[in-house]
Amino acid sequence: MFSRLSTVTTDQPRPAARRTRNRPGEGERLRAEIVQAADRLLADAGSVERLSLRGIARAVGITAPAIYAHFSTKEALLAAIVERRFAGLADTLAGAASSADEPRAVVRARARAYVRFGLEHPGIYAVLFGPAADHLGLAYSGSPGERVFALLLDPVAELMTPRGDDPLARAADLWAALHGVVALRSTQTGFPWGDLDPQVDRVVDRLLAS
Amino acid sequence: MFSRLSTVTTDQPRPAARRTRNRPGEGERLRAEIVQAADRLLADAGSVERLSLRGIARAVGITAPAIYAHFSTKEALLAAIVERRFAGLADTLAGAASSADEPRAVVRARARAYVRFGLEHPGIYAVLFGPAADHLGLAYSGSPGERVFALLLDPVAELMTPRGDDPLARAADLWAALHGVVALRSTQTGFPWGDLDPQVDRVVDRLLAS
DNA sequence: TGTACATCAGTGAACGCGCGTTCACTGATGTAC
DNA sequence: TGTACATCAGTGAACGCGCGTTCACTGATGTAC
Repeated sequence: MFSRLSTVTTDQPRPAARRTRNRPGEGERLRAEIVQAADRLLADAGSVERLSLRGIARAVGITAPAIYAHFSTKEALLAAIVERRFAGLADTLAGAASSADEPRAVVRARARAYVRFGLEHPGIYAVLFGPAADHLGLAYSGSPGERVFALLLDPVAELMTPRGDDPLARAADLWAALHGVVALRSTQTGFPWGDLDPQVDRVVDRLLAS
Repeated sequence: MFSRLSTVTTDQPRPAARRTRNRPGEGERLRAEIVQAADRLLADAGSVERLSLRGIARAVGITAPAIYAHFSTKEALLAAIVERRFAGLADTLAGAASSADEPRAVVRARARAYVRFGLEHPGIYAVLFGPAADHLGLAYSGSPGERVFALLLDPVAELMTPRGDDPLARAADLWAALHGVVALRSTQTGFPWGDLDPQVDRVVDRLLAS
C-alpha cells in the first residue's frame, strides 16, 4: 500500500504542474486552462499538426478524455483558440493607430503591427491565415478574419476612393504582400531579408501609390 | 491451393495498375515510377502531411518496403521530388521571357509564370516554399531555390542598379508579394480576389516603381 | 454536530487507425556449365 | 539443348509509435436530514 502510493507519487510523469481537482460547480475553470495551454503550445511549437489533445492534456496536468467535457472535438477546441486570437489581433491592429491619424499613417502602423504579430506567433498566425484555416471553415466570408481585413481596407478606401482607384483590389494586394512577408520570412530563414520595418514601409508605400 | 491462389488474385486491393515485376538489372525503373507517383500524389492531394510511403506504394502497385531499395528515408524521396520540381520551375521561369525583352517585361512575365505555377500545383508549391521546405533543409542558402530567386533578381537588378536602388531588397519585396498572392489565394478561397494577371501586374509595376 | 447520499470533475483502460521502418523470405530471371 | 545455380526485385508479417475518441468507473465534495 505505502510502497504503491509512493511509487505513483514519485513516478510523476511529464506534467509540469501539480493540479488540484476543481470543486463541484467549478468545472468551467478547466475549460479556460485547456484553451490557455493549447494556445501556448500552438504559439510555441509552431504548427497545428504538432498540437495534440494528449499533449495539451499533459501540459494542463489532466488526462486527454477530460477535455471532452468542454470540447466535443479537437476542431472545436481549435476554433475557440482561433476566435480568441482573431479578436486579439483585431484589437491590436485597431490600437496600432489612433483614428485621428491620416489614412496612410494608419495603414503603415497597422501593416507593421500585422507583420510583427505574424512573425512573433508563427504557429498562431498559421492557424489564422495558413492552409489550416481552410478546413477549419475560417475562410474570409463572414468570419472574424473579415474584421481584421476591414481594418486594412477602411483606411485604404479613404485613400483610394477620392482618386477613383479600386480600394478592394488595392487592399487585397497589400494583404497578400504582408502575408508573403510573414510567410517567407518565417520559412526562408537563410535569406538575407534585412530589417523588417523598412521592408513593410516600402511595400505599403509603393502598393498604395497611384 | 487453387482456391487460395484465386482468392489472392481476385482479392486485388486498391492499386490501380497491374504491375509486372521488373527483370533483374532493371530495378532502377521502379525508382522513377516511385518519384512520379509521389509527385502526382503531392500535386493532387495538396500537402506533405497527407503524403505517405504506404500511399505511394499503393499508387505504384508495390508494397511500402520496396521503396527502401531506392530511398533510404521518406525525406530522401521528398528531396528527389523537390529537386526535380525546382529545376522544372527554373526552366519555366527562364522560358517565360526571351532574354531580348526589356527587364520590366521579363519580370512581369516571370512573375505571372511563378504565380501560375504556385496556384496550379499548390501541394508542390508548398513543399518548395512552404513551412515544409524548412525542415527539409531547402532554405535559400545554396539550394536550387536560389536559382529560382536569381531569375527574379537579375532583371530587377538591371532596373534598379542604374537608379541607385537596392536590387536585393526590391527583389525580396517582390518575391514576398508574389508568394503572398499564391498562398492567400490558395487558402482564402472565399475572398473576392478578382482576376489573377491584373493583380500580379499591379504588384510588379508598383513594387518596381522608383 | 454527524451521517447518508447525490453530484460531477476527472481517471484509466481500451478501441482502431495509419504511419515509417525492419526483417527474414520467395520466386522469377538470366547465366554458367 | 538442358539443368543447377546465383542474383536480386519485391513480398508479407511484424515492430512500436502517437493519435482522436469511447466507455465504464472512482472518489472527493457539498448538501439534506
